[in-house]
Amino acid sequence: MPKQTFFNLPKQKRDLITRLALEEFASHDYHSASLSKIVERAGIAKGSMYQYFGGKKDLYLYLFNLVGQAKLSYITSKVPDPESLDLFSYLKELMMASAGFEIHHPLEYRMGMRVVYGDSPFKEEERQQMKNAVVDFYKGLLIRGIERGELDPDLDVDAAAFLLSAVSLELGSFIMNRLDLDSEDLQSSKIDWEALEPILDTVIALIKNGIARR
Amino acid sequence: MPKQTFFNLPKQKRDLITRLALEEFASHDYHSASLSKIVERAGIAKGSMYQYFGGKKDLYLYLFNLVGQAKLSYITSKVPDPESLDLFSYLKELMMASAGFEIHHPLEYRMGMRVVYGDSPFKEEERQQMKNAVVDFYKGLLIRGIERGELDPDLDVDAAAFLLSAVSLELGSFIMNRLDLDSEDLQSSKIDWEALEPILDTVIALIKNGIARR
DNA sequence: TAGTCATGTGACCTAGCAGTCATATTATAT
DNA sequence: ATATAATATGACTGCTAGGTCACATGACTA
Repeated sequence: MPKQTFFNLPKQKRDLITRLALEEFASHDYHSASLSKIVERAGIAKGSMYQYFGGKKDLYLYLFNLVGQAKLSYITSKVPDPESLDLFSYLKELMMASAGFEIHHPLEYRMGMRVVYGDSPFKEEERQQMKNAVVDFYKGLLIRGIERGELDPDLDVDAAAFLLSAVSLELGSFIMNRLDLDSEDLQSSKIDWEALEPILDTVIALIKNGIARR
Repeated sequence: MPKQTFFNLPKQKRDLITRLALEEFASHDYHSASLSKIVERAGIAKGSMYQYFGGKKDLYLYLFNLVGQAKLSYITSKVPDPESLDLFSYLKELMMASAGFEIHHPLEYRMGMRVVYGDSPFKEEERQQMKNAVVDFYKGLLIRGIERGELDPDLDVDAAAFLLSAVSLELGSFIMNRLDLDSEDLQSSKIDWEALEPILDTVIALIKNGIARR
């Protein structure tokens, strides 16, 4: 947790530091990210940073929580109540929102990917737990789908949940490929929401019905 | 490329250095991996390493090529001719071999994952090209599947190829989950080939037929 | 105005890194 | 045995990093 001093800062300064730190941790692994670079860019003294945060790990965890909250609130604001939709429509909305987050919050997205994939102060075990949390979330969805009679009760829920989490993890790069963008373009965030829908329709249809000839 | 001096080394010593370097680069990102640690473990002087390799990047690229070759030769030795099988059987064999590689060559596998996901001396662009190579490979398979009448000609090949590459990227962690293993267990490589088959059957069936009720 | 507490500062510390090089050792050839 | 070339060595350089601290500056109270 940051120290009180950090929260006493004028919002503008706080936000600047947060943004620059996020940029650094979005662009480099935990070990490679540099506090010295951050303070230099922010135009503040190294010592000041240690008035705000306990250290590198403290800053990292603060950003990690920020990213988690940002994603959660973005998703919940975009995705309707799961009870009001059939499973696959809900999945589509969910993944669209997820893709939207990647596009409209590229820094947060890139840092999130590094938490899962790159070096981080988290132990391998904790990292695995995060991935499992995603898989478990999808498992819950699928189980409810079965209970509501939308899915075959004999469906291998674990395998299907794995499939969904694998797709959602890589979805971002597929969308960027298909819209012919790279990470740089994300900043300008002039990607329209409508372009996402047909892509998600296609992907969800594949997950739903498979690749094989019907 | 390593220098001639490296290849003049007695095989035993060469292999030791290679193995220790691979362990280091499998356990840490490019920036965090340490030549000093490698030479210390190998019991040789720092200067010797620079008699063998031009520098850190040279060593890294050497290992990268080794991993690529190891994977390629492993896969081609296990997977039969694509013409002799229907598409989904071939996919199954391919992914089984891929999983087998992960299990029997864990160091090479882990380093490979870091090349794609972690920091590396490759530019973002080159990294993307590697991922694309995988997607393109699957695209080729799918197109041939269509030509042979195994797949619907209206299939969205790009999306399907993305699905396959997403699954194959994450397959390793799913298998480890399902067999209740972690990275450590891989070393002991007493995982039997037979255990893989039912898992792959399940996954391929999902890809083939989808999640939905039929 | 004097005093107190919160905040800001950057020189400084220790540690680890990649990479260098003069020198020592070993192997090979004559 | 001698000369020559190949290989091995580790102290050393230069750099960057995270983290510390005595001190400076500002703000608020009495």
